[in-house]
Amino acid sequence: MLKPIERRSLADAVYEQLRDAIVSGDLEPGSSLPSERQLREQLGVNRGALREALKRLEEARLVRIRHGGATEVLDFREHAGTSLLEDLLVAPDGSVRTRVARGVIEMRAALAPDIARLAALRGGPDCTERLAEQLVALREADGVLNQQRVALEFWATLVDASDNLAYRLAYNSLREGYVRFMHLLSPVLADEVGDVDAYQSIADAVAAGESEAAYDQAKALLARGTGTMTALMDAVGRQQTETP
Amino acid sequence: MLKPIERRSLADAVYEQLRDAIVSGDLEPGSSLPSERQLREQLGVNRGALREALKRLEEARLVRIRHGGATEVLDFREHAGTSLLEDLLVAPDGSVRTRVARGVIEMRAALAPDIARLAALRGGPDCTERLAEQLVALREADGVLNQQRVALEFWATLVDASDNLAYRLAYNSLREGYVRFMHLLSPVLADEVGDVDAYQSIADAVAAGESEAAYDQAKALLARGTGTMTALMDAVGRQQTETP
DNA sequence: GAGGTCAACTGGTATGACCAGTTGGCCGGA
DNA sequence: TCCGGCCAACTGGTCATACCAGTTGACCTC
Repeated sequence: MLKPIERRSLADAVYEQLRDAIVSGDLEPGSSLPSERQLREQLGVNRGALREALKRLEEARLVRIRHGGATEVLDFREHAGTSLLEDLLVAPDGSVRTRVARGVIEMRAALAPDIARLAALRGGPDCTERLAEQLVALREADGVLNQQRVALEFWATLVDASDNLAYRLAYNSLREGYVRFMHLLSPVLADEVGDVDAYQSIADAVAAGESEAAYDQAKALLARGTGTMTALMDAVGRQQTETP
Repeated sequence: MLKPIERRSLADAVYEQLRDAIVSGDLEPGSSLPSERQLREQLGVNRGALREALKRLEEARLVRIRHGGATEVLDFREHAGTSLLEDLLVAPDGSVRTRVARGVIEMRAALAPDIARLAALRGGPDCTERLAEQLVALREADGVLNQQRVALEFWATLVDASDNLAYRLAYNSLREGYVRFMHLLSPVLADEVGDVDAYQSIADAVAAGESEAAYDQAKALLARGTGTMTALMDAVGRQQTETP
């Protein structure tokens, strides 16, 4: 099974390097970045590529650029948005930050019940139909990884039915980080995605418009993965007491 | 009361224009953008500024750039992350999109109880202390707007205590859009931020480590704003049936 | 000491050239 | 006819250089 070669433009490489330096604390919040001309030279790239990277850092609220003044490093905990989550999920050395992953799992568990509730209130017949199809696919899926994939689609259907753009965008953000490490979370979520009956219950409640039932069913289902994750973290112990 | 003059670089202006064109559907998903040389000429800017804007669009997952190939417009509903939320909250003409605002209010209500719950489980004495200070400030605050501001800080304390980076980043993202239109939401949230006793109850539960109580109290408090928002949308009716 | 001036920074914009990857049509051989 | 390589004409990526525009702080004047 071959994987597509991932490419990185110079601007991307510069962005990643500066981002990691900021997130790791090597560049302290409140301090100033060297001037673009100096940075350009240190990094060995042209100023245009550097500026593209700086613009992205500004967009992510990791730095604050002022025309005529210095470029200031910001505290990412204070200012950065959800877009940073997928970057923080994996450390520069490639390992997954368990602490961050736990946070994602918890957030997922907090949002999912309300998504199911709203889907029950606002979903139409096309939603019901899609859920039915995906339940069939879920039953037929072989292997935890494929089950995870179908479950992801199942939730996408509910998110769309909830008619809530904030949920849709949050779903996209979480998914972005999730798919990259889906295989690592397989043991954590195997229990959850294997319980097709629970998904069936949610789909039934949504189809019937029973919002509270949908809420409760979703909450019960997600609690499994969350519990497994918490237990796993307790077992592994403290290998992540430092930043971030 | 004077306001600071907001500046826009060329790259920012280009970004906003292209973003609005994509979000509004003028640039259809799947279609290709003109080449950088053509766009540069149409917009009357240099290629560097245009490329900085395109890089940001790519970061926001509104377009997909391929070296040697065309730049493709993506479906923002399918790919964009939470960072787009603050942009979508306000239409190009400056009005607030009620539908999007409702989504934000709902998401807030879904996250807050779990944040309070985790804060109760993981918060330390410094959290308790800060909450006490903020409660004093909340009682002393005059005007709904100031109450909203203090309440925002109150929640920031809880978010930090929850020791969940995903929540912190989501909080930052939501806050970004919220503060810009805080005054418009004053009537919606006046009831909520005025009930200092409810905040007191949450703080007490968190200080005592009673996670379920904190959860319930937060849920009850947030339900007010959510209910008002829903009622408001029903009253105003359908002026937002179209995109997005 | 208050206030204005100015030089030496900073980032912002502009131009033109060339490098690198993609696409599709053309052309020669099987 | 069809397959294959080849090549020209796109596309985005990188580069060097110059100059414009805003900020800062030292200095000078009153």
